[in-house]
Amino acid sequence: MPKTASTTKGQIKQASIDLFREKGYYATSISDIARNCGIQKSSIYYHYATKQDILFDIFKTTMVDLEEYVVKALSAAENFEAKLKEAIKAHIFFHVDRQKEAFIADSELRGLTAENYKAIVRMRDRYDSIFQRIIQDGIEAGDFLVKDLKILSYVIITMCTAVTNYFRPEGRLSKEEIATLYSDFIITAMKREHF
Amino acid sequence: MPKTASTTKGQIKQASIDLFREKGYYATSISDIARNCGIQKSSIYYHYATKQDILFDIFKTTMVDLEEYVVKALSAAENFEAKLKEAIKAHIFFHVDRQKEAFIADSELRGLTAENYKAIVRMRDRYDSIFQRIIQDGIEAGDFLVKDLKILSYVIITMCTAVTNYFRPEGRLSKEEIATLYSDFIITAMKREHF
DNA sequence: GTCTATACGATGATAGAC
DNA sequence: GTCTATCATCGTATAGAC
Repeated sequence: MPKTASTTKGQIKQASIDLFREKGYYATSISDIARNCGIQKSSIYYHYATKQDILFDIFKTTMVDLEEYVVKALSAAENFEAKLKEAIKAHIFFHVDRQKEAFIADSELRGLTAENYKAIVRMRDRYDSIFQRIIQDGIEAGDFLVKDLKILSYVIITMCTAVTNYFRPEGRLSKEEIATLYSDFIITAMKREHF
Repeated sequence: MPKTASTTKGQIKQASIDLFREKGYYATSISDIARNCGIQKSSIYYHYATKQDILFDIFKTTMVDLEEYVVKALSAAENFEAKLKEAIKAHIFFHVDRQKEAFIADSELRGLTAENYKAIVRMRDRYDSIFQRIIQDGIEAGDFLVKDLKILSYVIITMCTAVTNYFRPEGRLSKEEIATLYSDFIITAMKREHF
């Protein structure tokens, strides 16, 4: 669920999320955002110094919240398979529950300035390492048979992130069903006994 | 391999591919393209009526060539598993060999006008149906166990398309190795005997 | 904190000479 | 077919009143 947007700054952020998702960061103008908030465009600059700052704010909170959410979901799981299953489920739930922001965080990296880009990539790398660690531990314990850890973790995260592209709350499948579908698919492909 | 760019129009197209890939369609100006071609920006309008026409041209040729390439690769395969393997391999080879265009065709859909968007989505749907048909035939023949055809085909195409995001010709793995990795992963997850 | 007004560069696209 | 010159518009961002 999106954060409450009771403050003007919150409204600006929410309108930006809606518009960046719909048209993209570059195609969205400050005027567009102001119009969607019912304020004048100059008023935005009281809350954010630049349009870039709005984008960076969206990226940062999304990445922080995602990592926190997944780490928490992991904590209860006992073995590597359960951990991977929980991580996949949490990743998908987050990307469905906060679909717009998650979509932006996945697709608008190019809109970031060089410094902001570096900061976000650092956060992404740390997030990815959560998955890599689980898989690595599973390999060492003999549970998983994996040919290339780097590519496999990339594949898993990419395919689970892609739910932001098509998921509809009123759609044929619930997020629970989709999460099960994905984790079954992934774990079937990875488990040692299948080779 | 990219098409030869011996004509001015070809140079404009190639420069646009380079720039759209690098900065995105919106962030690329006509001046940028002209500069990269060593011509004046007004000269571009002799070859293309609008910037949109350049983007649409890139999309069209990429989609046409991709479908042709995959269909040809399929024709020799005998059974469903071999067909799926060939389709995955061909899809990945194309996306690696024509990485820039393929990346654009995957990421710049939002840059298309409404009418152009519809035309390309129609082409994509037809392309996707090639994969869906193979999987469907495999299910009916009892080779594949698949819980959701629509989502599975989407997952397969998405994950294979994502090689455009990270593949480097001088990288650790060859395109052949990556294609094998992906098709092994996918087919392992799908084959009936694993359940 | 929000408004009106404005600066000012860049943009896509056109006109017309050669 | 490519050039120079130009247009109208829109972009981000700022100044200063209230």
